[in-house]
Amino acid sequence: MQVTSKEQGALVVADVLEIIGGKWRGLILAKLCDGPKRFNELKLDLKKVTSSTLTKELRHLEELKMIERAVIQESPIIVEYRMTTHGSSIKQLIYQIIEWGLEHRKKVIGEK
Amino acid sequence: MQVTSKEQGALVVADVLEIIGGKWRGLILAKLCDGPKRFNELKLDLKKVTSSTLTKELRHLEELKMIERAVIQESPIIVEYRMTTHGSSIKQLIYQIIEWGLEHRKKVIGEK
DNA sequence: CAGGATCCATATGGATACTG
DNA sequence: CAGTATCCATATGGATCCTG
Repeated sequence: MQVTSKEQGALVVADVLEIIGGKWRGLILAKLCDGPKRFNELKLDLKKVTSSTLTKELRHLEELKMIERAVIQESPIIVEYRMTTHGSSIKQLIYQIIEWGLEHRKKVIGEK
Repeated sequence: MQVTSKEQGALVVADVLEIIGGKWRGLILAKLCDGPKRFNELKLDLKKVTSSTLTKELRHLEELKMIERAVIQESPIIVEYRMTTHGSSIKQLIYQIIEWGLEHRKKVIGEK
């Protein structure tokens, strides 16, 4: 199997990196794989992210139709973020990433 | 399966993004999946990357033990970059990324 | 051919403070 | 609780020119 045979492979990779790349987007998706989360839950989980950054990243993922924002209750407002049906399809990919990452840790990072 | 159950999943995802993230690294790896490439081959394939940027990215991947640099001939020097044994293990992951990316294109990008 | 050197543009994310 | 607004730091990658 040739990855880039159609001269498209690399472009497709770039597409996907647009989604899971960056400092937080992949992490947010990983968290949401386990179920819906509220804004502040995410904020606590992703230690050290600021409100403004988190908001930006969530908006980005929304635009890509990966996640959706649902207002659960008003005043005090409660918002829940969850994967869209389409977004859920990335779960398997995230599992693969984690799996490979664990192997990589053993082989490379462990050697340091 | 809970992705982030051990509070490690997200961290692992971050590790992997360190490798395939960024504007070029994933693309370079994708190209090298198909076999060794010379510096200028990569430069031509990855249209619009400059020498200095390509060099930086290659060095980065070398440090991570994903690829290796081999001098094939001197004067005029010819250099070949190829996946290390360890680096090759990421091929499957790249296939997954491309596969998912193609689906994503159909569903989201196609709708634009 | 395969870079190194230098300087520079922009994108990304962060700090801090404030709000419905 | 879940943001917004404003301003700012840094990382990333790029332009251009040079070299063994």
